[in-house]
Amino acid sequence: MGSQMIKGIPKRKTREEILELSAPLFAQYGYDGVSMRDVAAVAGLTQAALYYYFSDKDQLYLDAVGCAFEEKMEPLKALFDGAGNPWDRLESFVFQFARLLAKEENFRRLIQWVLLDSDERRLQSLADQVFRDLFSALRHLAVEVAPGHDPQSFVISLIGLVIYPFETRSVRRFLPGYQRQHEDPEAIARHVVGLMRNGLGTNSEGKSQQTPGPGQTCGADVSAP
Amino acid sequence: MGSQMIKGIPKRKTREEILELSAPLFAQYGYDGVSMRDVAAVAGLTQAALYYYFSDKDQLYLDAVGCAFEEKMEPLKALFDGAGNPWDRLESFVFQFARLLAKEENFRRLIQWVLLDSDERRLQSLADQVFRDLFSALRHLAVEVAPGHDPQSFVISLIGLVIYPFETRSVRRFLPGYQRQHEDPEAIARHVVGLMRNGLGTNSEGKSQQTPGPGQTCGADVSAP
DNA sequence: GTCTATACGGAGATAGAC
DNA sequence: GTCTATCTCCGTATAGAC
Repeated sequence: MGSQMIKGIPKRKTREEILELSAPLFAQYGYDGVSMRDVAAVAGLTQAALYYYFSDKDQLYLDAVGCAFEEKMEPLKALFDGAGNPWDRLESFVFQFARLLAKEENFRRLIQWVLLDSDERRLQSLADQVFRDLFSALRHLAVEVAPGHDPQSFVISLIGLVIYPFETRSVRRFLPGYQRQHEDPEAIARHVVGLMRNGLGTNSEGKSQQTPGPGQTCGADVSAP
Repeated sequence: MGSQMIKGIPKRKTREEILELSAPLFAQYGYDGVSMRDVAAVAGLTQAALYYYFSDKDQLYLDAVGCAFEEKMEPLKALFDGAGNPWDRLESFVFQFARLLAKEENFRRLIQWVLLDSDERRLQSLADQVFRDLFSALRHLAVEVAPGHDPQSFVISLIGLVIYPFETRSVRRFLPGYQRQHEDPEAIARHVVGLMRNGLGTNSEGKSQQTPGPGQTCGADVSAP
């Protein structure tokens, strides 16, 4: 932080600030959907000025995503340090993660965009900078929690269960039976934890094959056809 | 099919054909990543000719996605007609769906793109044409299989569990512990069905809170740090 | 550091010949 | 039906003044 600002001018429209302002844009519209002019507009400077801080659009995007991820995932990392009951730590992670996804929709969308990226270099770069640590930590936790299961499948299932309700929100809004409650992070987390522990059979009546019978097939809250 | 082709010229580069050829493009690169010129190139005609069949790019995209969805989901719909054991039907769906996703990567990516679309009109249109039927059918099946549970959460979890291994494949390739086996639709389907039935406790030892102890925390196949 | 100006290609869409 | 040609606007990126 030596040669960054020459005079004492208070407007320090620094690199970091541009990243934080552009992240929501990329989250909403994706890499192709955001132009350098768009970024410049929200950052409050002209498009040409961006090239003072970033060599090209790719660099800006990569840094914005990496920065957002680091910032949002920071608090979650503490969960993996502490020892203690693995199940409890897993449960904490699920709840914290669900709350994070509910609160930071932009962050969640950024992940979605990354998963769809078809640029190999960007993908590799983001995998290294952004996903590797979290994924490894979760895998280790998985080994503790469920020693008999494949940790990879465990982790994918866990994350998928938490994320998917949010990922599908955009389209479920237009589908029958939509309720606000299905976006509640606490409810989602409880549901996921319950599913991971016991599956659908709430009380160990697993692998029963009998059908409930046609008389009670519509007992639950089916609010639309 | 009356006034479509005037002469007996065999080259019937009809509307449908353009849709089928453009779908893979949209699947790979998304709406913004595909130009009318790109579509024209794979369809074997010039960009201007596309406007004979489609009023604009939006229409082309919408029809391509709808068409692809109808085509790929057709075989799955039969599963919901037949009566019989709901669990068996659910299991069949999971296996068929997993096989479909494994075989038709383009189709899977199209779904992902739709979920990220930020155009309200497109979203609404696709929800109506594309997702509504399948979603309703699954919800009815959910009510039969697990009368005590919320069908909406049930369905989201089920689909998420099946789809997420495929959605994350692009980035998991670069992560430690990646194995081909994790993309096998049969393995994924078995895993999902098992999870839905019993959770992680394979034999009804649910909600046990004891830790496995530090001695065996690394017993599984951790192939990388 | 940030600006204005501009280069240059590619985007969607249309006009009109054949 | 499909073409060529073209319009207009927007994309990334650079040059050079201040």
